[in-house]
Amino acid sequence: MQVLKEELRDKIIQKAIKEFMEHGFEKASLRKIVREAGTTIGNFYNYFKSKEDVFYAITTPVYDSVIHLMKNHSENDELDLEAYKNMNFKVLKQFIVGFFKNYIRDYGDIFVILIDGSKGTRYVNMKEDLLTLMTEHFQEHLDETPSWDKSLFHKDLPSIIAAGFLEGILEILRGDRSGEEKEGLLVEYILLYAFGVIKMLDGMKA
Amino acid sequence: MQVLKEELRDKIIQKAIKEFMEHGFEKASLRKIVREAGTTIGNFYNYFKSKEDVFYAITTPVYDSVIHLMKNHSENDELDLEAYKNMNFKVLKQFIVGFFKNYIRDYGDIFVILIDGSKGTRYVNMKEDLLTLMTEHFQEHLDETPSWDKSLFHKDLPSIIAAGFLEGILEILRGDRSGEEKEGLLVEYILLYAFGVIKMLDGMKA
Amino acid sequence: MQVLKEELRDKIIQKAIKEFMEHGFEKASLRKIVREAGTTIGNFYNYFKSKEDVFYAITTPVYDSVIHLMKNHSENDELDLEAYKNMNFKVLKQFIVGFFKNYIRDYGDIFVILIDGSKGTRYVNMKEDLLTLMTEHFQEHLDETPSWDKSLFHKDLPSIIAAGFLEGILEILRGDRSGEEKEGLLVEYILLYAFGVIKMLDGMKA
Amino acid sequence: MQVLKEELRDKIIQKAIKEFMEHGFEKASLRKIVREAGTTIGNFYNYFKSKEDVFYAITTPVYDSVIHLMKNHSENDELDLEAYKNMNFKVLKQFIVGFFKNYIRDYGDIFVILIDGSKGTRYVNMKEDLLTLMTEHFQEHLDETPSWDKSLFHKDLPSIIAAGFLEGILEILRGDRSGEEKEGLLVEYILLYAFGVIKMLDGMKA
DNA sequence: GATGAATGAGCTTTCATTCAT
DNA sequence: CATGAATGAAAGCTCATTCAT
Repeated sequence: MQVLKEELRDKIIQKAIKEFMEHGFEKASLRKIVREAGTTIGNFYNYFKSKEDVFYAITTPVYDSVIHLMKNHSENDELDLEAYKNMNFKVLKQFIVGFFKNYIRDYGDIFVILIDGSKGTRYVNMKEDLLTLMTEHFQEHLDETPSWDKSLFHKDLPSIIAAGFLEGILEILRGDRSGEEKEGLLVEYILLYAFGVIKMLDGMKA
Repeated sequence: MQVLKEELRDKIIQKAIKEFMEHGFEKASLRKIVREAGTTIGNFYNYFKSKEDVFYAITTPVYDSVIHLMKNHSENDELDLEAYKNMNFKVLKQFIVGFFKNYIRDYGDIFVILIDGSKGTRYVNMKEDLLTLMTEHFQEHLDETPSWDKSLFHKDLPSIIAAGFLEGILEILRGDRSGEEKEGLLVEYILLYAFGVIKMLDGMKA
Repeated sequence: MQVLKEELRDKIIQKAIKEFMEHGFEKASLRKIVREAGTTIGNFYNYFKSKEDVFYAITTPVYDSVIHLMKNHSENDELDLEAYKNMNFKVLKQFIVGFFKNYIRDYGDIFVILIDGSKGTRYVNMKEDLLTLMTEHFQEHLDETPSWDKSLFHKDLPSIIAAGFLEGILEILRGDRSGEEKEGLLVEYILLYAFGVIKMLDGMKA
Repeated sequence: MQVLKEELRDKIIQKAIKEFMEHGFEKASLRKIVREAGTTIGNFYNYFKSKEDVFYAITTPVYDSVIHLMKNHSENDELDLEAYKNMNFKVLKQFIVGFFKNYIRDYGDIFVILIDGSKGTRYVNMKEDLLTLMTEHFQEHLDETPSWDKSLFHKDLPSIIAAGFLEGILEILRGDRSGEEKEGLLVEYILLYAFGVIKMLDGMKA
């Protein structure tokens, strides 16, 4: 007995995360995962029931957490409304940083897997669902914005913007920067969008 | 019952485009393509030399076209500079519409394949290359913008924004709207970004 | 109608001979044959019923001829017996040359196909049969030779020598020399063996 | 029912040797090999990486051994020179027997595969290389023989004889005799050639 | 006569999964 | 706990042959 049970389980999970990030669930090779984890195919099945099983062991906590976050978003939202309206850059930054604290460095990779590589699993629709929610939320903000003139734009434009916005976030998460750097970038990126939308609309009125 | 050569060839190509869009080059199943096209594996090889061969038959014209577009971009760029500076929405819109005319309805799907599903082919790097160019180009615009203060942002932020921007475009192209609708959306989306960046920066100065 | 019927038939046969020589019947590619003959798969089947059919069209005349030669060999054999016994090099050479006249340049390639590449056809056993005959014939000569002491050698040695002898002939036929050169080489080679065997046995008596 | 690893691996190798001997590398059917070995295609790949892999597993040791033998041939050659000159049949026989001891029964089949069936592998040229060496070596012996008159014969005759000689060896190896019998035959065959050449030349002087 | 589209069986290889040891 | 042998389905591809045009 060379490696303790939990140790090996963790190692498999780590290598699985790496493989899922690189190739997504479907193209991920179990053989490669176990080889990198220093064990065998057979033994893998002592720890997990299937390829799907590792996938869910890895992703479900993050999935649930994201779902929970999204559901309770409106409440959290109130908090920063004032700062947002006044465009208080500093306050918002601090708020967002606090919000993401430790979240990204723990869950960032797995979030990417969920969005990018969940084809073939029960989480396939996550990106779509997330985008729907983001679009709704974004829409609400727009509706409260006086400068926003619905009739000028295609009704799907908000969902397109949401998709672009989300991709930026993923791009940050996918990069091999440190957790800290990722957080910094993320905040800047989010603020850019937040202010950008408002100002943009002002600009296009004419 | 025999089908005319060109008819079947086109059908194979159509089904291949569909399959490549859904699964990318590597995971695309030839058997599925031919089944949907109503023929057999063996017959497929009367029309194309290999899986790669169909892929390139489909993508190369679009690839070349995009490359050509990117190389000659700077020249085209000059044209709209005036309108852009003055934020003349109408003029710009017309210009962009003219630019994309017929382009999207013909090449949109294939462009998506090139960006999303070219792993395993010689076009793998297309997304990366395109993003590099977009980032450079975007950077240039920023450097000419007085309100842009480099020191305030992470050096990679522009490339993140470019990635988000590109994803929005892909999202439009991926949707099952009519070609006309896609063009409309695309123009709105591009303008939104164009003006957004300027205004956004103004907003963040404070 | 570009090519006359017989002309194309001949061309197919020529290219088939080339392909059969290079790869044997089984590995020979019909597609390559027709491509090189400047026609199509479909048209091939207007001239021949199958891959086997061309093979037999090419080989059967030679096969029959060789069989006939072998059956009537004993008669021909008498002719040179005197010269052989007296080791009259010149006379034998002329005799052999006369015997092979035009035979090699017409049938050499096809003979090689029959021996080397007939696997998968009804002529598979030709090499074996030929070797059996050659061995028998060779055995007869030996039995008439006083210096030959059966008990000294393995009973299969003659058949082995026959196999080696035949291979030399094939090697000559396979080379890309002119027909004339091949004939010359062949005669030298045959004489070498004829005299060699006699002298060899004398030498090994001790 | 499971079979021990080594047992099956050996069985696969044995059946592969059989298949390679019968059809050569290219036409050998993996399906047939595994069927005869009593396993499945899938399982084959637990033992070997590819069809090439089994081929090299089988042939490389023999290939290396033959190469080594050929390189060191000149040294070994000296030993028997005296006996050869004096045509001492007994001594030579013993020498050759010692030289091949155990070699043939272990490697004979595989040697045949290397010479006859290596098309499509990195050992394709082995027959050619071997013949070149044999011809060179044979040529040297001839040049030392006073009765040999170059001008009388075609320059390629030695290489033809070498080819015939090699084929005899292969014919012995291909037969389904016992290892011991093969060795005996081989020795007789080699000596026959050794003495034959000398005597033959003497005979043809006239 | 000529074309090449169509077929189906064969090929080697990869894979996730099961299970005897 | 661990091993890796075994399985079977699917992958991309080649081939000789048939047949509608």
